[in-house]
Amino acid sequence: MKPEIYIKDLKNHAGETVTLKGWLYNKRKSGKLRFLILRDGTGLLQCVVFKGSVSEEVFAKTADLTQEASFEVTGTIRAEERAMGGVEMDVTDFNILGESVDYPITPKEHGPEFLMDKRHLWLRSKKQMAVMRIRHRIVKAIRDFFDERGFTLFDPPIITPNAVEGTSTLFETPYFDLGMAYLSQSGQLYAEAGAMALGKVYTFGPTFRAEKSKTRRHLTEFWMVEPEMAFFDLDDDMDLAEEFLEYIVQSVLKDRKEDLITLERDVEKLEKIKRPFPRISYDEAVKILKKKGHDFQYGDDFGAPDETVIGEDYDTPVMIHRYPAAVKAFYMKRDPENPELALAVDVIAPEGYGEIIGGSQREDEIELLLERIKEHDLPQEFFEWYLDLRRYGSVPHSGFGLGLERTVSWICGLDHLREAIPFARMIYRNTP
RNA sequence: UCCACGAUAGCUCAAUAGGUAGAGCAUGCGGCUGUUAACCGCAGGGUUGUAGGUUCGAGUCCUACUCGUGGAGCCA
Repeated sequence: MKPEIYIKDLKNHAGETVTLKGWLYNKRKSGKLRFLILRDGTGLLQCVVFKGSVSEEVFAKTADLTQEASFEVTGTIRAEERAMGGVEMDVTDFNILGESVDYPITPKEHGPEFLMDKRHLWLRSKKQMAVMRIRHRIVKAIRDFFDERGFTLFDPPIITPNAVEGTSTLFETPYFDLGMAYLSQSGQLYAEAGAMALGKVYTFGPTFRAEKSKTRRHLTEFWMVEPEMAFFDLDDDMDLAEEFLEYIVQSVLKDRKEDLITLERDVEKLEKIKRPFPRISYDEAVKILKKKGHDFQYGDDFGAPDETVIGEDYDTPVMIHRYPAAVKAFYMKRDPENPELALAVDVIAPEGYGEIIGGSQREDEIELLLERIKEHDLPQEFFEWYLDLRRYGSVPHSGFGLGLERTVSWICGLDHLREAIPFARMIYRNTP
């Protein structure tokens, strides 16, 4: 039977007698007085058990209640300054539903390996619940943003016959009589087909990278949202990315501030995420690095430490555009003013969180695209369908990809991507 | 793949110069009518990651391996 009421809704129910269901977050006792902290997924509530006001039997049962045991509890809700959340319950009745013997996560410090081994239980703790609620709010903001602007959700395949970008390593799997298939590392090429059909589309789903990356910024399975728009040039693309990030951050601030505070996030820093964001060219970014005395070779891509240095002078994300074409993907359009440069943009999050968006205007001329495919040594036969998009009514178009976990990590102020997703998949971990 | 660091009680850590492995939390028992990671008392709990070596003696020094951590590269 479902609960009649949840903790988050109790504030306006002072004086009422209610029955709640949930799990024991923690307890404290003091002789004939016991404090049970109930967790029901919406909040925490202190339930007070006086020996004098419950039966001998009920009082005895509360002694057996252990951390994370499930129980139902009946009592009167009362405003109480001393309790967290401003209300507490005077218990009159109580039943244990499911025992919990030797719960491994104690209200004390634990190391990351231990907590990741117990991830399925770690998710029950206050901060992890806050992260999951913020992740959910971000996902909703992403969907709302595109839905409100005439985009159509367009789901690309996850099983694909070849590399989209040719660079990263892919997870492979045998596929019946067709040889090896690969898990998608990006839905972008398919999104381009969608944009030619529907004008403005976005993909949103998991992607897979078999790179042997071992850093706090990498997962092998992560979620990415990729809008793709017909007739958008690079400037239009950057306008959209900027508005998009502002929308996401402000939505979280509006609805999930409580969770940000639980995470001890510096909310003021997020409040500064307002348009316009600085837009600097690759050339200007290199000058900034050199001016700050960093050893950097013109023509290289920026590494994580370079990104941090470029971003550190700004309160907002920074957009870096027009990269050397040699370090970027084959499908990016060249800058008509300098064919050595690609019409690409990376958006660097503040506070050292690094690249959260990568985008570009796409090459729309078939001859140039054919050249690029040859230069990158890609098998043309796999790209025939993609080339058709240029053969039949090609138009300028652009798009970008936003890494969901990196965005969650930045907004929550996490120090590792593994906490930004319920069950992280990393090079040395695929459990639980 | 490379670099750096780490592995001691269920968990987080300590152990001075190589000399009998300790504490807090958790667990069990007892006490307490306002606790906020409650507190107080008592108790149980260890093949110091694995294998080998040096030494009268190794948690500590040496070698190899395993596992982990985060950084480079790569990327979102």
